[in-house]
Amino acid sequence: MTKPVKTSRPARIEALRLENQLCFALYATTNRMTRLYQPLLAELGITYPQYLVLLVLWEQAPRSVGAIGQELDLDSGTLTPLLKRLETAGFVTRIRDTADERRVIISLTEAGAQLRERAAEIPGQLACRVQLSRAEAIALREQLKQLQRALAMD
Amino acid sequence: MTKPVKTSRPARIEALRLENQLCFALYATTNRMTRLYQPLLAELGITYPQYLVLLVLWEQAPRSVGAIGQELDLDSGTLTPLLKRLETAGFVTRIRDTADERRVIISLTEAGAQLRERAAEIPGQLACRVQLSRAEAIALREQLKQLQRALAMD
DNA sequence: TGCAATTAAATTGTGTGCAATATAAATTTG
DNA sequence: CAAATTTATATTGCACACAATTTAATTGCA
Repeated sequence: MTKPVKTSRPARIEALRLENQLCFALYATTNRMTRLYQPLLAELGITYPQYLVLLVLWEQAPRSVGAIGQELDLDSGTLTPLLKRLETAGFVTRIRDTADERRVIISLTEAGAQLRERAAEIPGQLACRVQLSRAEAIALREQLKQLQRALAMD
Repeated sequence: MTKPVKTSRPARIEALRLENQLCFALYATTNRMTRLYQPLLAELGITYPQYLVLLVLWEQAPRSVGAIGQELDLDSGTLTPLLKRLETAGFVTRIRDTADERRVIISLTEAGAQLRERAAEIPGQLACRVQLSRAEAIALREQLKQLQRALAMD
């Protein structure tokens, strides 16, 4: 935690201007990005957060609900109903761990695994819309990760 | 729109890795930022999207629902119920425009205007958590705005 | 061993986001 | 000037996010 910075009243009012808010830039850009994904993911029958869960599972499955939540920084209040919808859609299974009955293990079904091939086309389709060079996009992504770490709760 | 880039299958699979996704970096960082705001805004009795609406109104009020939506990139499906909650909380009024009965004009109440003074402390409190220099924060913000514009629907 | 503390997931309740649709008022046009 | 079109907001329905709480299982420790 850095030392608190004393600011004048005009400076504090200036900081409240929408265009000066880093947080609003994040918020609005994320909303737009998600809206852009929506029609592409709708063809696969999933939403953006469901896509994120599948990205995690395509890298490694099966995984517990908690392990998925750790990767995505989401809690069971968000994940439990989302995973039930993915189960209903036939992309994952939810089975309680016999070794530790508190855990629920999420696995990919055949359909869930196969969806990966179709999803592989999506990043390229979106890259066209991002008017950044590959290097710029990577730099931005790494800055965001750094900010995300700085915002970690402790 | 830039030209489509042909990619190999391994490259497409690599692009699906969570850690390579700019979009997930945006998503996760925004969620964290909002969580960080939450306890500060709760003291004022508002949520983060409600805070954004008030930021817009503190710069200029009264404004129509549509004008607020244009600033925040939100539609009436999001704003109408949110504004009703701000009205119930006593921070704004919602009055149909007599000159154009389609429009609803949102104004600040005395309580809504006064909330600005207390809110003015918030950006400084959050700046402490963001481990970026002022220049870095501004650079990141401007890159995000550029990306946001690139993602504009047409 | 026995029980308090911890952990994992589910549940409850509130507030967004947004697509799709509905409603009503204003504007355009033939 | 009346019908078709457009515009502004509201409504409906669905899927998140997340705080707070609950439930059940495991771990720690006296």
